[in-house]
Amino acid sequence: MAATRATLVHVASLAGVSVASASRALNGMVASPETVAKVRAAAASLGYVPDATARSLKLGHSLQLAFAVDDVGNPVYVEMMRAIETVVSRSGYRLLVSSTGAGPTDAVDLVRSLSRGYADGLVISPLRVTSELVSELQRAAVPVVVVGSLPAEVRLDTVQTNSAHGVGLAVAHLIETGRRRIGFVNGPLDTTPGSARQRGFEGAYAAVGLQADVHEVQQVAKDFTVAAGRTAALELLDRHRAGSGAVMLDAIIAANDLLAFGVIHAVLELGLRVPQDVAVVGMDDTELASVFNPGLTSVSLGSAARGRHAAELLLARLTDPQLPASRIVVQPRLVVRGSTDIAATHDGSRR
Amino acid sequence: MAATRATLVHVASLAGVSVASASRALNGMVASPETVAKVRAAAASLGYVPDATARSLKLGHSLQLAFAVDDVGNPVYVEMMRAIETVVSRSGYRLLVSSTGAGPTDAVDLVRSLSRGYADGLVISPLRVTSELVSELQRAAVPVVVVGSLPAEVRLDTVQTNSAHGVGLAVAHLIETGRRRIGFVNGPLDTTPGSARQRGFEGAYAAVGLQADVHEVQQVAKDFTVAAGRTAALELLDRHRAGSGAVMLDAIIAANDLLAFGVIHAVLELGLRVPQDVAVVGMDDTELASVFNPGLTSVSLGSAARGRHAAELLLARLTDPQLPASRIVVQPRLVVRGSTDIAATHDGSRR
DNA sequence: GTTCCCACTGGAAACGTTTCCACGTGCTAG
DNA sequence: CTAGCACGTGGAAACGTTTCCAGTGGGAAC
Repeated sequence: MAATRATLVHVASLAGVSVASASRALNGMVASPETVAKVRAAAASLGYVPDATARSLKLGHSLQLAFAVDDVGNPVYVEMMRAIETVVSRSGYRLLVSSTGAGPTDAVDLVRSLSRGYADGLVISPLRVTSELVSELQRAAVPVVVVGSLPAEVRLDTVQTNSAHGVGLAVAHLIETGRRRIGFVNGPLDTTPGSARQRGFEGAYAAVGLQADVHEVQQVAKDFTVAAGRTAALELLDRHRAGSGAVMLDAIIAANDLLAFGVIHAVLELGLRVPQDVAVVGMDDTELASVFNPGLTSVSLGSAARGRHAAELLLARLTDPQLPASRIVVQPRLVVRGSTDIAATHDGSRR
Repeated sequence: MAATRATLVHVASLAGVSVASASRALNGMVASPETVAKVRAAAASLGYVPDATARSLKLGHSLQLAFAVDDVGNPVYVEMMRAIETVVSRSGYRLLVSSTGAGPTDAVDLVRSLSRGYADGLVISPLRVTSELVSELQRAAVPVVVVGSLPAEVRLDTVQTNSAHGVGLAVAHLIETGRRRIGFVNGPLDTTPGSARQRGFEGAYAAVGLQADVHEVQQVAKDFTVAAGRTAALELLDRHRAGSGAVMLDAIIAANDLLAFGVIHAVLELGLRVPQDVAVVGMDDTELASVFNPGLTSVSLGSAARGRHAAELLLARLTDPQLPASRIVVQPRLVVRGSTDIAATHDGSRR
């Protein structure tokens, strides 16, 4: 029960060598076999463990990486985080997690604070990309990898997904299975995902030659949550009733799995069936999608894969800072389940 | 674009004062108004930001707290983590998260590594509590708060929940709503939650005077996942068929929401209805429970509250290490939804 | 006019490492 | 026999802070 932790000085004096030799012996630098033995023995008997802070100060790096996200609780980010944690810890780094929160300046503050030197790199997945954030990211004190889209001219490592194309997959699938009156519950348009998905929807809508006005079949939810999805869907469905009161939509795409769950709730509340009356497609293919009842057809945007790539990109840049900025694109993939395909209803498998 | 970051020496020399004065001026210690002004100006013009590592080394604390858990991806832990992150960051600490993984020695290694001094405290929520882990926790280099149960004699801060009582609530609710043949899908018995819930189930079963053998109505899943829950439920239901093939259970309690989702899948696959033929109760009341369809009746064990308490306990101990070890118990609470109560089926609210 | 105190300051030590540098040794090559 | 080299070592500087300590000056009290 040492009152205070053993330091290298104690080890050195117990081993009867200088601190320099002790350090070398423990770190496998040049040292005679007997020195190594003596030092090892001394270290073991004192229960010596090198101090991470002192080491960091001297070496100039912290062996820590940060992951920043608006809300750690969101399932998409959880999968991403798990993947990042795996990669990062395998390389001997520790992972700092911070919720930047909704406030637009919080993310900026976080990036600025990186110059305190507590982390060697950052993976960030911002919901809203302001120009202030972008410029702050570019002048960040440590390498940054962005998960999400940035203005084209920005030279930063990014990992993206083609979510516009993802919406296209969803539309194509619905058309293929006979739906013609497709609604869209989107998230806030000032978020990067929100605007990308709107573009995707408009494009897909035009491509398949549907006649209706896009704005008539789109409804914007106030955020990416289940409750907001339900509210938006109720409004959307209400807007599309025929004179008889019959609903005129036969499918709804949601910008997000959480929104999609809300949409399903709304549809069921109105006494309609999923997928027979209204098919529903989500996006992100979170773990919950396969668990839900009915299973949620969802466009996988590869959260785990994106997390893994982001972490690997960051590690690569740390070992070679000269690398040109690279951009990895993870292609979306449609996973069909019961919410669009009655035959798949009781698929209890987890993807 | 400074080639190297500005340090306090630069600030001091630009301001024309000593490093000592510069430090004092910036930290609000005694200093003349004009010194403060000069130093502030110099710091601002150089974009000076104090180095976290050097500060930590000198001050002897890292301003970092760690959160360790078997799998960051599990929804229960996610809510816990979110709560911890909120509390901790509000107090100016950063949060390190680490998945200790299934390996039993990983947690031990992690606790040992705390003596490297990279964190000032730890919140840990181990699935399996070995005696080696306990002794390591007791001799840990920094304060530790355990979320979960420990042997009674261990003097450590803990935040617990009475999950045995939680199972009791579930049983009582089912009895009250007319069910008499209640099955139990548990997680692995060598985990702390698993064994506690088994005791709870046995106690409750005896208390209400049900006649059947407990072991006949219990089925152990191989882990706490949806897939395992489904498999276990299929087996359990199969064991309890009458000669006619009719199922003889009218309710199943699962040790975990994920298991419960699996159970519901199994029940539906067999062509039975939830809750009319078989009622299902989960445990943890994760966000998914309210989202699921039907809404899952679940015993809330207050994950977020436990996380918050754990973080606060840790902060309190950091400010006063002499505090006696305290034990906070969060009482379970039953949240009734559609999976046991047909009237609550279309409750779209989020708790 | 002296003494005391107070507010403020700068030099230097310290936190626990790693690493530069100079200094032995003992050897081999010339 | 000496120059050179390889190897191993210890002293000391360095990383960027904070803080102890000993001063400095000026003003108030006697």
